[in-house]
Amino acid sequence: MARKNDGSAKRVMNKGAWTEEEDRKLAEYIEIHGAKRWKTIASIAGLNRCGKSCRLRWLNYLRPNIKRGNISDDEEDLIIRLHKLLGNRWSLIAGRLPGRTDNEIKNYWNSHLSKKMSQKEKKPQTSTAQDTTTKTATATATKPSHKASNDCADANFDVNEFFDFSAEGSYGLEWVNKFLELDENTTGYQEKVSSIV
DNA sequence: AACGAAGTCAACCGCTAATTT
DNA sequence: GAAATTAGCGGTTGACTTCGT
Repeated sequence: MARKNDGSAKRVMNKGAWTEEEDRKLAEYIEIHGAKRWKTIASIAGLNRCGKSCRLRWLNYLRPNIKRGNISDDEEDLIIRLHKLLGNRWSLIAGRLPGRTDNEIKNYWNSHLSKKMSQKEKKPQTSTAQDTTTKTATATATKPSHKASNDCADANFDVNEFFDFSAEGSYGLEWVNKFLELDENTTGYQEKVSSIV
């Protein structure tokens, strides 16, 4: 589409929806060379896109084992609980849902779950503790992402330390189960931590 | 059938963190 | 150690679809 290529003018990148042709080029290139150096990928693969755009497209659609749509009740429940704990840290939440992307979860939350949650809140609640944690997470979520990363919730609680997210492949879900069990009688992060550690 | 409102979701933007030179 | 580059994140936007009147 919009393209300037006279060498002197600033190159105008494609924007908007990806075409099948672009998808194919990107997928082929990554299959051969791997998914790194996105800027290089964009130019060598003959894509008039910025590196960021290529990365996003790959991560959200072209990557193998991507699940799209049909979020199950179990997944939904997990998202709600994780959000309660982590706030808007979509990539962390997505990391615990195989085949799901942060973008998909973020969209799903914003379009479905946030409404659901606010409706729930309007209803009289028996558990006040649950309310408290929800509000705390939401409040944290409004902060800039990276700054929030180490001060989730108002308690002195480091989520990264707690879960050790660096241990990839740890999708054994034992920790999830632990958390979910604890969540049944939520009384605060500190207690969760002390009871697990 | 036509139209506007509301909902959904793919993609972009701006920023920070991490890595490389 | 500093500067430049790259990767990654969450927030936001805008095009498209669905729904209600």
